[in-house]
Amino acid sequence: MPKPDKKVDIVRAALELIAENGFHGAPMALIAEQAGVGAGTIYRYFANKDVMIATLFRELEDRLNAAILDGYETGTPIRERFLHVGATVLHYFIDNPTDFRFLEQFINSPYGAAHRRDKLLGTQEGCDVFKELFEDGIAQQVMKDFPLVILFDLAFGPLLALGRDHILGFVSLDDTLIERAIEACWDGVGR
Amino acid sequence: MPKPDKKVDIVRAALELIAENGFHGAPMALIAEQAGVGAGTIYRYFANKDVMIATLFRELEDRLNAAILDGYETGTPIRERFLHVGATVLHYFIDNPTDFRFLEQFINSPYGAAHRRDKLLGTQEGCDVFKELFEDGIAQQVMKDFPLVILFDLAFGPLLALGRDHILGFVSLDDTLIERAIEACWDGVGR
DNA sequence: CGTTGCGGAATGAACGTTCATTCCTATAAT
DNA sequence: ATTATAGGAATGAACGTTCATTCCGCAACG
Repeated sequence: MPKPDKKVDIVRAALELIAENGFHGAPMALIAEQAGVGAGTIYRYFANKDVMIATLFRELEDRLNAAILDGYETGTPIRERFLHVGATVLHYFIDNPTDFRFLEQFINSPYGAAHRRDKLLGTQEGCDVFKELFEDGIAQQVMKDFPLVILFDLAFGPLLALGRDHILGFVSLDDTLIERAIEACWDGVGR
Repeated sequence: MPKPDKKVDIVRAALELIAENGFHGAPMALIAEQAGVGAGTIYRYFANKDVMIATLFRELEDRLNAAILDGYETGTPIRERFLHVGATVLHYFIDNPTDFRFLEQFINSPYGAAHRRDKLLGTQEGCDVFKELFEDGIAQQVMKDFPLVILFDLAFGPLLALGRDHILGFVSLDDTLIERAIEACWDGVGR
């Protein structure tokens, strides 16, 4: 049983390098160096690079889901729930730019495609929140009657774009701007 | 002076392979094979792979801009112009999935980052249409008073997401669904 | 009209580099 | 002493690019 903190070091190094330089700019040798570890050591903790990346992704996904679930209340009105979740997600992106950039890289990669497929069939815990929210919204006639996927796109398309542009420095989002932007997203999905 | 149709073959092969498999799944040797051309021949037309990809991108960008400009009327009301442009873009994506997937790959890559930077400073012809549209919309008080970048994100974030999900088969967009989705985007940016 | 010579275009095997992965040695723990 | 862990040089596959060679169309010449 290897020392766990080495694994942590490796994962952090991988996260930082991939977020900064993309998958291509993060060879195993560099990851090892930045983690203060031998190249071969990584393979004591992960079968190969793909497994390492998938593990890392799942970890970040869990963190994001936890952030979303934190403070989420089933009882409040749909619109309030939507605004809360939207602002939480956007804040998470802005406060964790490294996480965001890694996630972005991941979903726009061969890895991400397969992952998306799976998500549509089997239900994921974090996803359920949105599914439920949107289904409730349609049922209560406060949201437009679209297929769920479209509602996702209307709501999250802007969020990802906003997160990216803030992190790239194209716009500087403060709290009021975030709030107004999420309200605009609501205007897109609500009726 | 080399025969021009070889260049066309090469560019098409590159477009198809990159759209299908990403940049990694499109080695020069494969591109050459699919183009019915020797590997070295590519380098008679392009200095290197980066130049080839940049050229290809500019070509697709021009095609998309042409599609947008086609049927665009400066005189009509803002909302109508927005709906027209939005529907045109989304239709272009759906009718040209290969183009769309290449563009998607490109903008989510080291290449795309640099390109985005440039776009913000120097004005591009196709971009001007949107800039003008959004600026007019704000001035006439029919759009929310956001920084331009945010309006872009609110409007195009969903478009890209919708195009991707349609092409991946997660949703099947018909004409009425497209129209309604663009109207929803308008609800996001309009007031 | 047939032959020869020429120059740009095309080729693909070969090269050098990069990278993930393996393997063997050294070290620490029990 | 035996085993578990770490290290990093070695390995081999894959890739972009190069270059010596071949191909091809055409003009000059006999």
